[in-house]
This record gives sequence, C-alpha cells and structure tokens, in this order.
Amino acid sequence: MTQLHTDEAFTILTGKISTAINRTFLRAFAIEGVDITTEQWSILACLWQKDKVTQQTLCSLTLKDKPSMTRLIDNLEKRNLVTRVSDHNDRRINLIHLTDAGMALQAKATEVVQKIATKTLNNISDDELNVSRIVLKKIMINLQ
Amino acid sequence: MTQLHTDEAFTILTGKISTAINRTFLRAFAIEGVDITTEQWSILACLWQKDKVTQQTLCSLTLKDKPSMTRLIDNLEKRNLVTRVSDHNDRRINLIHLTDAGMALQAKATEVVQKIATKTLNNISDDELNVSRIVLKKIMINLQ
DNA sequence: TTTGCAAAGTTGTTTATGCAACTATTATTT
DNA sequence: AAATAATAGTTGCATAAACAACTTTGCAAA
Repeated sequence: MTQLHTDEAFTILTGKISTAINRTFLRAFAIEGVDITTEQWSILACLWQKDKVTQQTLCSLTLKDKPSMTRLIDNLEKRNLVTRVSDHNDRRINLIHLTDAGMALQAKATEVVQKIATKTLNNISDDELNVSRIVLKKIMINLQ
Repeated sequence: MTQLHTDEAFTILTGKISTAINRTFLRAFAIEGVDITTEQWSILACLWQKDKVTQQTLCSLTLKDKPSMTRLIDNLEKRNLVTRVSDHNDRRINLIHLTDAGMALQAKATEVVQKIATKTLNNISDDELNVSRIVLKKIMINLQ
C-alpha cells in the first residue's frame, strides 16, 4: 500500500463522507416533515426493531457512550417520541419505550431513508459495495 | 443491489466509522502530547501544504461551512497555532498564518497520523482500498 | 452484615456541526 | 454617483461527541 493511497483514503474517511451523509439525512427529514436528526433516527431505528430496551443496550447497538445516550434520549423525550420507564426489578435501569408518536414515525422515516440510500448508492455495483463493506469492517476491527 | 446490502452499508456509513476514527485520532494526539483535535489537524494539514490562505479557501478544502471555520480558527488562535491577518487589498478577507508553534507541530502530528493510518488500514489490500476509494468518491458525487 | 466493587445513568466542560440572520466590505448595475 | 448585489466573515441557537467525575442501585466477598 503506497503512501499516496493512505493519504487519499484518510482524507476521504476523516469526516467528509459522514458529515455529508449526515447533512443529507437532516435536510431530507426536514423537507419531508420528519422532525428528527440523523442521530435520533439511529436510536428510533433500534427501537423499531426491538422496543423497551435499556439505554446501555442502545449504547452498544449504536456504539455511542452513556453520556451521549442520556442526551439523545433527553431530546427524544422532549419531542415525545420515547419515554423512560424505570425497571421494577432493577431500579438502576431505564427501559426506553416508544410512544405512539414514535411508532407512527417509522413508515415515513424509513421511506425517506430508503430514498436517500438509493440515491446515495446509485451507480455502485454489488461487487463494489461488497468490497467496501469488507474494508469498512476491517477498519472497525483495526480501530479496536 | 439487495435491500439487505443497502441497510448494512448505511448502518456502517452513518457515522460509526468516522466517529471511531475521530476518537482514535483524538486519543493518539493526546497520548503523543499533540494538543489538538482531529478537526484542528485537518485545518493545519491544509496550511502545512499552503500557508496564508483565506478562511473561505479552508472551507472549500475541508468541505466545512463558514461558521464552522470561524470557530475552528478561533480555537486554533487560542492555542497560538495560527493568527488571522487582515488583507490590505480586500479588508473583508482574513489570511490565516501559521505561527512558529503551528509550524513546529507538523512533524510530530504527521508522524502520529501516519501511525494511525498504517494501523487502521492493516490487512487491507491495494485492490480493496482502490475499490473503496472509488465507491466513496461515487457517494460524494451522488450526495451533491 | 458490612464493606467494597461493579453497573446504569446523569451532569459539567470543551469542541464541533448545521442553519439562519447578521455586519462589513467590495463589485455591479442603472 | 447611488442603489443593488455579491463576498467574507461573525454570532446565536439547537444538537451532538469525548472525557471525567458523579449518584444511585445491585451484587459479592470478607
């Protein structure tokens, strides 16, 4: 692997792609009337798969730390999309419940995400995407 | 391209990789006694290539918006790594000059970045890296 | 049992992004 | 020349990440 390649790969990986994607998500949600941020969506997406889980579980699923999760849940509660329900067996634990509004958002938000995904991955073949996925996974492992 | 692939690709792209890389950079800089953030490094890296440029130029190079640049330069000035020098011909313009301390940081910071790059891209072949670069560039184009 | 440790969450501080609205300066148009 | 538009940069506000320090609650070992 040449020096040049390393530099270019890093220039691209270091933030630019993800901030661009994040910006695109934010704008698309806003345009489509889905009043959430990309990060809030990532939490809701977990809950749509499996509701009533602990904050710690959401941390593991999204690779975020506990303080970040506390504040994300704060913001989701402000928007009445989730509620914290304290567990009766273990009072340290908050179980995060989707509200009706939180559940109702799933269809529209998923539609918006699908639309962006399709647009973003346009002109990229299955083979290219597979290689990229493998590379990204290797990078995640290397970073641990 | 199957639905599954789209989801996985997006799960990975949406922030996780870049926050992990960002975290790794931050920690490495801290450990090696380089007292800057990843974003501050990205600005300094531009200036090490070409000094005394406008904030707007740095915005274009790093794909950041003007308010972000204002505050990044604020923080770099606080650390005495750069100074704003107002242009005599066009008083709207600030030319960002590296200080001696800013220049002195280049060698060590570059060494740290190279070390992380090598570690991060370990076990990834030239071919895999090339495909990934092409995919990331296509994504950037699709997002515009 | 009580002491100590671990787990789940929260709070404070610094840094950064996104967007809108703003000032100051320069360039254009009429 | 005066009015208008464009450019460069700043400020305010909401959101989010990283890290350290903290509280509360549960578990285990002495």
